[in-house]
Amino acid sequence: MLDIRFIRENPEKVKQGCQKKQVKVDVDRILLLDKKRRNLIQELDKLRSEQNRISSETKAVVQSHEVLPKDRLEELEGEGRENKKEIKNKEIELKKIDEEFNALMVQVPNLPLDDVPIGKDESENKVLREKGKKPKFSFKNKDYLEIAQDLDLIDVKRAAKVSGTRFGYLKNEAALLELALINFAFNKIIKQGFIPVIPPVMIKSETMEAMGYIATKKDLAERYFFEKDNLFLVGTAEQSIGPMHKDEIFEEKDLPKRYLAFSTCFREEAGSYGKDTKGILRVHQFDKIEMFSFCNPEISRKEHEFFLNLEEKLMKELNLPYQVVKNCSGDMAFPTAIQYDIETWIPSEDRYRETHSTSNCTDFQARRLNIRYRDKSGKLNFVHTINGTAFAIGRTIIAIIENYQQKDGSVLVPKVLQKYIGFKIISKK
RNA sequence: GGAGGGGUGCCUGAGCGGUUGAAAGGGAUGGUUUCGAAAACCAUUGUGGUUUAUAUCACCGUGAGUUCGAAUCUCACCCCCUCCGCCA
Repeated sequence: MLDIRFIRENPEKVKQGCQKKQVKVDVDRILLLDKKRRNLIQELDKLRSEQNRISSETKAVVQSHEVLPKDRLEELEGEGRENKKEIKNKEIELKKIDEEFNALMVQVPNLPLDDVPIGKDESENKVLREKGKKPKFSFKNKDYLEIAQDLDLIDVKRAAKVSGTRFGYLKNEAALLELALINFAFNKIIKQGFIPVIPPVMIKSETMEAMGYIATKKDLAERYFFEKDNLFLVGTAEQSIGPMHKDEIFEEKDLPKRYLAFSTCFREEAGSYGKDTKGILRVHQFDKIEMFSFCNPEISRKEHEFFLNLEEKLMKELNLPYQVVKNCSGDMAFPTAIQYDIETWIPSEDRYRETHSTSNCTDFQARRLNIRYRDKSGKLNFVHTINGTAFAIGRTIIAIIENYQQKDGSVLVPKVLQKYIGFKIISKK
């Protein structure tokens, strides 16, 4: 959520920001409601003040007389009753305006920072750098699914039988590869001062709302929801980690507070019918290791770069070719102010595919979650929140299989994972 | 699933329907003392809204209600805890 004061003072900036982000909101309507709201609040406060005056006067009369002066008392009580009616009416009026106001406020996205490239969709993202060597095959390389089926690593047929489309079984070395990636990432990242955590994957609807991920109908369609329990399945651990500190106040010395979470993620993939239907690139359920940081605003840009840097380090150690992309305004998530993606080289597709994403949500989430910190002078401010992928495991396994495939149909295990997995090569049984 | 208990400020914890925005203790901050520290002592210390300002309003889990007046009474909901049962 944005600060209404900011919107009030910078309406044009907000309108432009919404446009850059490809989000339609009636900012003028917000401003009008804001005006009405404030007027009403003033009137209400006056009435309430009057009510307080009446009741304290009543109290004074009651307490200063042994025998109560009936007339004066009745007069006061009558006045109070009248005034109360007016208060009630104004309250109803205010409530109506508040509801519309809040509904609109929630639709205002976080604004892109000044250095975010402007564009409408992913085609306008800016490639910052390419790293690693793309493999050159002296043989006809196969796609990961073919290899995985040959080596009995992924079973989507049976998954379809059991669960439907967009599910998969990771088997044999693929299952072990997942565990190895988890261990590798946790060992590596915990050293940087992250708290390891395995969070709940079901969260209350109000929590999901506060994180800013169900602002639109489209968002809602993307989430799994259990109506009778009022619970959502998370699409990423971020949705579970962010609200951990809801309504809490950090001491500045405790920042940044960093978490490393492993969780299963659930996505409806409602808008992607017919896209990536094959295999496990785009599935309803996958496991992911996610980094999250609560930090003070002055260092959030640096913290964000630090996250990107960690992601790149992991990729370099796995020796996978990738490129870093700065997302354009139209391709950023709703709560995001600036975002980088890492895309990993997928030889069979002859292109890079998104495997990581890291965002600085500035104070947008913190404002709604009411997460603040006390600075040196004792003042309370909202923290900034940063999130970033360590590994989206399914996609990382895809990348490993494809980039590490050998002529004889086997797959080499990346060096850094070998000590976790206990073997160097995945070959036919 | 059955039976009870409870949600108050940064934390612990009081709170007959009327100076209770809230006792007390702890913590934190500042000061005195000290070569320095600890201890001791003194002082300060909730948040948010409206307003140019003075000022004013709201907030004791959430929402509604009773009342001139609610942290305190009523109802609904949410959450937590204890015991029993069941269970990975």
